[in-house]
Amino acid sequence: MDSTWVNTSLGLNLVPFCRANDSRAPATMQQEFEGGYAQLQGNALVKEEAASHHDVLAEELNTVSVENKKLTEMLTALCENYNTLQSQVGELMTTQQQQNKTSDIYRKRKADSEDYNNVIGLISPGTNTDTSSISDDKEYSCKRLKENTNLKISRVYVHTDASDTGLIVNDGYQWRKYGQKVTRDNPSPRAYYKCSFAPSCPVKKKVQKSAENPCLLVATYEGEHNHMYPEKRAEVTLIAPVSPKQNQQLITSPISVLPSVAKISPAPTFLSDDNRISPNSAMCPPETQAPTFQQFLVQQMASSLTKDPNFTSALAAAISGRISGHTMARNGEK
DNA sequence: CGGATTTGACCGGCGC
DNA sequence: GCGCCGGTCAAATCCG
Repeated sequence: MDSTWVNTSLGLNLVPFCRANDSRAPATMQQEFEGGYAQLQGNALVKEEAASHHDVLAEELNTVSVENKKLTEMLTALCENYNTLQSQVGELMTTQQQQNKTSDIYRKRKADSEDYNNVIGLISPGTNTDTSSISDDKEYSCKRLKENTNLKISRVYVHTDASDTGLIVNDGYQWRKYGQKVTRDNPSPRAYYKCSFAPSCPVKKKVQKSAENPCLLVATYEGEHNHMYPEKRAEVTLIAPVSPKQNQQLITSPISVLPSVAKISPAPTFLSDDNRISPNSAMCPPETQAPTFQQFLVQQMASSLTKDPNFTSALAAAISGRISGHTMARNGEK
């Protein structure tokens, strides 16, 4: 999305009785309407009321115009933020590809071959996001994946407390832990989870602390959920520390894992292959990334809404209706 | 008491 | 063929 082609204007039809393709000035049209109205009634009292209505309408139109302008500015700023994030993602992806070509010896083994798919960003179960799917990754060498090219593997990095021994990643789904192992190249144990929301859901998840950075949890997801996203959702807490005994049934959810939300590539926690926090992430302390993510989501919603002609027309109609209703109410008071 | 978690045993793939 | 290692199973345990 580019702010240069996204029309952030709400396009409100702020002038009642004025057709969109009418080139006449709104003031002129209002005068015409006012004059005709007065002529129709043919008395001075009505003229006075019309002038009063004109003042009220003009005042409210000014207010709405100011609000419209503010919204436009906010949307423009949000689009600029998005573009910045998008460029950073692109740089990270390029870096990832270069680093994958110079993989170390650990990647010779089958399990470590997953590192070829060292995906940056958020998990996107059920979606074919460019950053989380390995279906088209030609370098991927895992035999099991060759047998099942539909198996999607995603990886997400989550900030956690270094002293926190809990291997829990809140992603909104319900998981049942079925195993834990200590792997060779990492002193921290690896936890194995299966999706327990639906009995037939094949999705599995592995959670392990990063060997280089104990403050990071690495969650690897395999497969696609064959069910809807659990409705019980909480606030965005992707980077929030989680206590070990926290009940996994009450997992909070980054909205990005919603199956219905596709193509959300910028994530609050971007990491490079060596688990160093990206410049974007490093500049933002963990506690400030959640609001950033929320801001991003607001932008997504605002963008989609403003591009929807039905929404803008409905909004314009609602505002016009409110103004006219307000005017009628004032008339009723008199 | 039922569901979730823990943890040791087991299985299969891979490298030597 | 053997050993290493990651992944899974299932009985035991925990917990609300």
